[in-house]
Amino acid sequence: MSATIKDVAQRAEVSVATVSRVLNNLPGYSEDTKQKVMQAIKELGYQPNAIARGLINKRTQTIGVLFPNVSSSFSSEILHGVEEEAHKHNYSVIVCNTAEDGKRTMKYLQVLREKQVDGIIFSSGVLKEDYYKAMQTMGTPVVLVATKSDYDQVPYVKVDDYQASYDAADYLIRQGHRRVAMIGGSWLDPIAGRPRIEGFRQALKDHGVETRDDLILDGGFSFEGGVAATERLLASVSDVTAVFAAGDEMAIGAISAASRLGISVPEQLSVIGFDNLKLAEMSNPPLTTVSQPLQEMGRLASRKLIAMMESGAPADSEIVPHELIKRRTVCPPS
Amino acid sequence: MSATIKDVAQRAEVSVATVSRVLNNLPGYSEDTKQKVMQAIKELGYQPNAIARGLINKRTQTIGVLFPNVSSSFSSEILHGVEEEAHKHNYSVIVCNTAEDGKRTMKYLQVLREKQVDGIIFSSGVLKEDYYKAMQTMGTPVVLVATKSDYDQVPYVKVDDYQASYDAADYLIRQGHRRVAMIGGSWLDPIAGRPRIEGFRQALKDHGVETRDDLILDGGFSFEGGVAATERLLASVSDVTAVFAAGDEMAIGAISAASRLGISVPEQLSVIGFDNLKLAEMSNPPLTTVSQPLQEMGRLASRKLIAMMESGAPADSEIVPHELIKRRTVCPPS
DNA sequence: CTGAAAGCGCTTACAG
DNA sequence: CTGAAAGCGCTTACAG
Repeated sequence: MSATIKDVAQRAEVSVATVSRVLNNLPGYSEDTKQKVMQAIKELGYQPNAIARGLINKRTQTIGVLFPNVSSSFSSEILHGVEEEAHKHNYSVIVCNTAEDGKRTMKYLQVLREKQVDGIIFSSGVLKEDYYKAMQTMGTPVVLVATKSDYDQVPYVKVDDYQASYDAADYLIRQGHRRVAMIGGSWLDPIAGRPRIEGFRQALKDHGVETRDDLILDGGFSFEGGVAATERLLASVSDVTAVFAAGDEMAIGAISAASRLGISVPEQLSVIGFDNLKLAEMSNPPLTTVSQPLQEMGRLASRKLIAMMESGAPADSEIVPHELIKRRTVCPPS
Repeated sequence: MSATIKDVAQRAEVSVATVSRVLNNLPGYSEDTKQKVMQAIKELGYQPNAIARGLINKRTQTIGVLFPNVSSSFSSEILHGVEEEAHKHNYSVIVCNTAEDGKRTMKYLQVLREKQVDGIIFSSGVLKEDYYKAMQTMGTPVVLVATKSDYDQVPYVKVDDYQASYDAADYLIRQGHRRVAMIGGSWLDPIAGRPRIEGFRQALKDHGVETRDDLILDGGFSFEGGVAATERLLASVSDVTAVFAAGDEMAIGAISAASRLGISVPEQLSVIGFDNLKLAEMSNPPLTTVSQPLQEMGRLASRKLIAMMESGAPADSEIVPHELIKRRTVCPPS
């Protein structure tokens, strides 16, 4: 097997304590012995065993990240940011795909505990009480990303969903649209569902535009859902000139559905999305959307978590700015 | 802090050895003491420390996965499969974003070694000699996914790139196209570059279709590259009726470029992609493409790696089947 | 400046 | 069936 600290101590003719000291840049040895030790390390190709180190330090230099779906563009952008920042600070990241249901989350929380991770980033929708309790008993710092919770001990980093949604609707109305629909999430979803619907409604209200319940559909945040909702919408309401989809995939679905129905975007129907995933710019035509800085949010969450882990102090939540990205799917109604 | 095995031993009035036995389902205790131990575990909310366990077992139940870009659809699909299978077998996965250059890879290999991972999945393009050597000295099992190497000790799971490419071109020609272009990778890329170009060429040849070097462009596997290559192509050659893009993002780029030039897909230009990423079905029109079962490849790689780790035996490489997915971007030339 | 020793939380022969 | 002890590869007082 690989060389251990004992082997280098032997070879350098010093004690393991001394080797440990030079390894950790602690004071307490002559330049001479340092050289001997370095030499031995090099000759043996010695690498410290982080496991042994972790056992004694009670720090593993690893964090766990929970996602409902690792392969979604949304999650993987966040993951990218998380990983990047973690790596910069010498932390590794364990990815956990919680799937939709909760069981998997609890299971994962347990393995993260057994593996003694130093911190957790949670992006899996709602932070249920069970999860929160488990995290409490673990005593591990947690930060939420793209979500928030009722527990204000746990900091989050997210966009202002209400305002972002308001801005999207506001933009549509300022372009002249008066009959605008929304394809969103569930009213029961306290993060990406309700707040966005409320922001949408408020914008219409502030502009004196009629808001109708049949103009707000649930697209379940999927492409297929966006397609289906758009078909339903276009079948029942004839004078819609614009739709706000509270997720880019749903927006792309809306464009597909429209195009299949021979309705041209944006000439006959304006579409605005939400997220600004990579696919938004690849869309045909390129999708106008409200951007969430996903990668940056991941980075921020990582940084915040690391600060908590290293200082032991609680951290503040952070609302990151969203931005309207104007591309080619919105124009004034004809 | 959390309870340790000592705490439960005390509470159950047995030795830690006994607790360890029931924890690991080893034989050697009465039903009675088992109950006492279980009870104590429950009361204390005890969870074993995987770090301590790993130190002694020399197994951490974690694997490392290296990707050049975690947030690409391509990588995240693979990651999803890897994670799923790993989790099923009680392994955790550490993600490593190697970025384009090699330095990051070596750095990561080092941390994976220090963290004593049980195995490595490598998806970062070419397995350079440095990487291979480092892996050798680690003595850790490795499997390659969506790539291969000259070292035949290290198994891979991938598609037959040559044949997949051949099939794409063959399909185009059978549809009646006689002037077909390819937007691929670099000839110097031994995995996704050259073999696909060769497969393409051979298909044309076998059908007696003229192959011209100016009809084979490098799109660098990006959307932008696909756009640019298509613009170059369409500016210089007027009679192309079909293009094979060796990556879906490039294919989508081709569609965008064509649409911007007022060329309709597929009526005036057929486009076929490669990969079958999620965005292929979201494309407008939906993209015809050659599918690589990315998630399944991830799962297979994971399974193969776990088999190697647990048996100590080498594993065989595996070529997984590709499939032509016919959607709406290819039709006979008019 | 340096080393012997205890200890992190476990597992595993060994002995009874 | 059960426990005392050694040991995994480190770090960290403590003593000199």
